[in-house]
Amino acid sequence: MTLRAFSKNNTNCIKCGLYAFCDVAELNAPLITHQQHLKRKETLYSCKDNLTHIYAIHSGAVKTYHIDLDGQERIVQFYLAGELIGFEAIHSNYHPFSAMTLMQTQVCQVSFNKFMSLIESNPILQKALLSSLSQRTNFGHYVTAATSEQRIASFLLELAKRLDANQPSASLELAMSRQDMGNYLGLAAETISRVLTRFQQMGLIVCHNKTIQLKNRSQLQYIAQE
Amino acid sequence: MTLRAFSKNNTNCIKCGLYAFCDVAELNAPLITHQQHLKRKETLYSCKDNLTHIYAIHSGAVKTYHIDLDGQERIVQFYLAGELIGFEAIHSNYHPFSAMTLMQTQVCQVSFNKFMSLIESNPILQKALLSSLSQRTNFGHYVTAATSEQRIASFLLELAKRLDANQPSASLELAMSRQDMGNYLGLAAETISRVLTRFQQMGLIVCHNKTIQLKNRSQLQYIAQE
DNA sequence: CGCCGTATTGAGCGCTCTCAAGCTAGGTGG
DNA sequence: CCACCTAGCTTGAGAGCGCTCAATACGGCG
Repeated sequence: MTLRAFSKNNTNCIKCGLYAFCDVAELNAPLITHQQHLKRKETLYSCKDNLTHIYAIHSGAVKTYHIDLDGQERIVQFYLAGELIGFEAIHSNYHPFSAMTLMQTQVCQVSFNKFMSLIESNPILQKALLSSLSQRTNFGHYVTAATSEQRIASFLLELAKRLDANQPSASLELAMSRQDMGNYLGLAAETISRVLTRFQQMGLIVCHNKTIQLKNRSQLQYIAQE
Repeated sequence: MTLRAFSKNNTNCIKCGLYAFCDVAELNAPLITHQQHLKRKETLYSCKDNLTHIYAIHSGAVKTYHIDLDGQERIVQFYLAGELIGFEAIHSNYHPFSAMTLMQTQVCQVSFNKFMSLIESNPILQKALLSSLSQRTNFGHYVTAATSEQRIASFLLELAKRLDANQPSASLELAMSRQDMGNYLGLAAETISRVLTRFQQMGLIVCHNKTIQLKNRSQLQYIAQE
């Protein structure tokens, strides 16, 4: 989301999945017409809404979810700063899930038609988009791992990658509650709590509320079994 | 995979994810240079192989999987007749998983570069590809459902959709073993067996080996909670 | 400072796993 | 054509991991 209106060297924009697109678009007209400042638990779009826009998370985080017949929420995916959201709707032309912010979030909004017409004639952007979509299909393939420890270790390592917190000393900010994390991983919130405590006792992480430092990645990797 | 070399009215080709592409390509040169006839348990590509081709399943079925540090297999996705496989590799340029046939399978093979150059100038194909990818991101979002019955009911209903077996009387052919199905759903093979037996006793399905008839979809839908 | 949503911790139960023993179906060879 | 063989499926019994329910602690925000 370069969006020169913000700043050419805005580091958040440079990391963004839309950066290349904004960069190109700028030559003609600004790609992004709207930037929304959303509070926690605000809705980006609802299940069955028509696909009109796609979004880039400038800062903050979003979850997509589905409410089942019993009224229970089922989280489908998390979207973090720099990631694009909305493409799940291309097949059916409407959003199959609802999207809600997990925290205060800045979102860049792009008309889907405008986005597609920008892509049409630009193979580099086509490749960038496919790359982004193909990466996403590989997220979360660990949610059916046998044990809660495997799932949670894998989840933390994936988050670190996506948040670009790969330096040994880096710490991650969990955007989601224990409840949401458990929902995504098919575990109870209490189980998340217990496993994080155990990981801390084992010296693998230091965990303070939503801030987590990975202290022993190779051991986490081993637990994750990947 | 039209591939006129086969038959313009080949029904399998018409249902194929590549049909539109073959249709266009025919104007210049054949898109598909190779059609492989694979036996059961043959490898299409291996984890870390470079991305050189994408494939369309003409008939049969394929699983993608990953071998963990313990040597345990983890199934990531199933690909059925008419579906395209290989795009998971675009992001990293190599295949993040291995792909193996589940039964005798005919596969059409397309050079990735050729495929991309065909798409570059054709917005309709771009949209078709995005649609196909976006659909796939919505598969399997039920694998973390609370109970084994929910997961299995959802799986059967999804399969019916993908196999185009939506007529009330239609029966599906499961391509995969109970073991593979359990692996994908995060359940033991024995659990799959037990739940299918239970569904049959409840009159929801008739199950004979790998042939399953859905007798009461609305009740299955209710169990699936979707 | 007090409130409320969220996180932690504990106790007991139940679903699904594991292990083990038959069973079935399909393929092979005499 | 039938007997055998083997991989995959079914069924049973017992154990364990993670769930539920409940009480307590924490932390952010007014």
